[in-house]
Amino acid sequence: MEARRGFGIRLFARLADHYRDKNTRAIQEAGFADYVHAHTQVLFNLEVGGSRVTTIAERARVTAQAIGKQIRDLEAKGYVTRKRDPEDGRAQLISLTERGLEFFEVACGIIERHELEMAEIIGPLEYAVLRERVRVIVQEVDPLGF
Amino acid sequence: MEARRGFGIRLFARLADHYRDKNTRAIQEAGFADYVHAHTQVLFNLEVGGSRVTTIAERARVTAQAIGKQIRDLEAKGYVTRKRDPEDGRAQLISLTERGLEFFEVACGIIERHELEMAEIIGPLEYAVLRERVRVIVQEVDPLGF
DNA sequence: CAAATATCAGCTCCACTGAAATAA
DNA sequence: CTTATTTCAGTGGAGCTGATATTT
Repeated sequence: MEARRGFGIRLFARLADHYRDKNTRAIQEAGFADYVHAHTQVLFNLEVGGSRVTTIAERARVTAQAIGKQIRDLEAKGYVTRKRDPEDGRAQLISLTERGLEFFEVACGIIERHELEMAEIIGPLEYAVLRERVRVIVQEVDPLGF
Repeated sequence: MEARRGFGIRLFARLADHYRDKNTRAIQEAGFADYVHAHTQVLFNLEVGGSRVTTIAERARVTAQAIGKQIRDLEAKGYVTRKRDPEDGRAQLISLTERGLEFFEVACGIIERHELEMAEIIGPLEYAVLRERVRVIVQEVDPLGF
């Protein structure tokens, strides 16, 4: 079984795991010690002007209950605020606070740094091709629809 | 924030998640309904002749306790057996049963089918290049050491 | 005695299902 | 009345830390 473990799928998983952890640590060390990975499901799925719980849940592909819990946590930590949706009294609109925006800028910077790290290993052009081809595969097998 | 979400890292994570789920479902439907994803940590990290709990844990990058739990589950389900290590009375050697071997063959076939699916989307040659470059990155940022 | 191997016990995090409250 | 949105309550899976034999 030793010899047959060179599957691409397992390599993708290891890459994703590695950078998920490295990214989380870097963000925590950059002044957001109360951040945990599950928060990204909310923080990276907000539309400008605010998003509903159900919308965020669809984008993150988890239940509204799971997202609701993360939102309550993020609100307590000061990353997001909620206001009633003026067009629908049942719904809420979740959006970033000042601190949430600071987080987003820092997090994007860290991710870009990690992208650069990968690009330097195999070459910038090669990395651009790699990313584009992965994008094509993902778009084909698991499109987001928004 | 909409425009900045095209990070390669997030694409890798989505690809890994998609095939993790698809793979799990396919295996369950292929006659291993009691299989869950966490089992791969054991089942794909066994050396021929049997592996110790601690060795499997190192390869899977989780604690020996977590692996021990999965092993007990897998033993109850008939995928692995344990025997005392003749060279060290403290240790055990975990290896696949008949059913475990059947699982392994089926699982590898399914993974290969999924690899082919990706290869057909971007082209076989392109996929081979993609996989090799991901392998190089993984090897550089997170080598396994075995 | 110190180190290694495995297990026992308890805990946290995260996501799930089902049910309820509120509003459209 | 039915449907949509969110929340409340309970559950289970998976991995962690700390403590405990047992053997080297």
